Amino acid sequence: MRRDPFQAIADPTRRAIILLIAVQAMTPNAIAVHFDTTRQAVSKHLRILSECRLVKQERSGREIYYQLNPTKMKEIDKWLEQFRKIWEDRFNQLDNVLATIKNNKK
Amino acid sequence: MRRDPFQAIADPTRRAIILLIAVQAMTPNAIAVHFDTTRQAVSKHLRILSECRLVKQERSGREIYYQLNPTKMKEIDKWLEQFRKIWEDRFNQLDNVLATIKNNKK
DNA sequence: TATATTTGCAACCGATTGGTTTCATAATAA
DNA sequence: TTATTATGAAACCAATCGGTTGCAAATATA
Repeated sequence: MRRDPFQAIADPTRRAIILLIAVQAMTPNAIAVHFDTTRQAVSKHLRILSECRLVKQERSGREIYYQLNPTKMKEIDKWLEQFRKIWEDRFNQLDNVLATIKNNKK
Repeated sequence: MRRDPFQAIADPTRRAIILLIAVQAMTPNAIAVHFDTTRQAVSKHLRILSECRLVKQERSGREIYYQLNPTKMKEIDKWLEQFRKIWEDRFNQLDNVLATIKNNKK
């Protein structure tokens, strides 16, 4: 079973959950009321997010508060980092790569 | 069928393809030799990436060159942007959210 | 104690995914 | 013209996904 942050944020519901608990830690029940789905489905999403270490849990009696793990979110950002140069600095050069290849063949 | 950049980068092979063609535009055959899979499977990935507008195509005779569309990559970055403040500025504050909630209940 | 609440987990289900093989089409080369 | 090459598309398949219902365990409340 593949468990990485990229797969975790692929689902729109999970992205919404991440956004919710980024503001403040919440319990599964509190999260579930924001979605048109069952509490168990939300719990499944939280489990996946936990396995990817994108969220942290903290128990308080029978309630479990889930909150975002910003450090792990940074990993996705790190992957994007390698492209930042392309879309910022070398934007025009990249557009010419194809033309360059075609010219080399002549 | 959901087609968005988040789902597109969820697959590790597609992320590798993106990285490859970010350096220079390539044909499906040229891309496929880098992977332990068939040319057709790579073509399927390229189709998904195309549908998400993450890659651009340019035909040259019977060859089709695929290259990265940096603008669309930026959209993923835009979503991450909202969390950047959290993991940079408010890192310690966020860690205290749970404690705050628990204190409010007293 | 008896009951209600919060939660995770297992079993199941239809849809989607990523892969394969096979085939059709278009462009190049012999 | 006749091969060969490059590519996309279709049909199929096992595995995974996101959802459901039902249940058990632990904590809180009457």
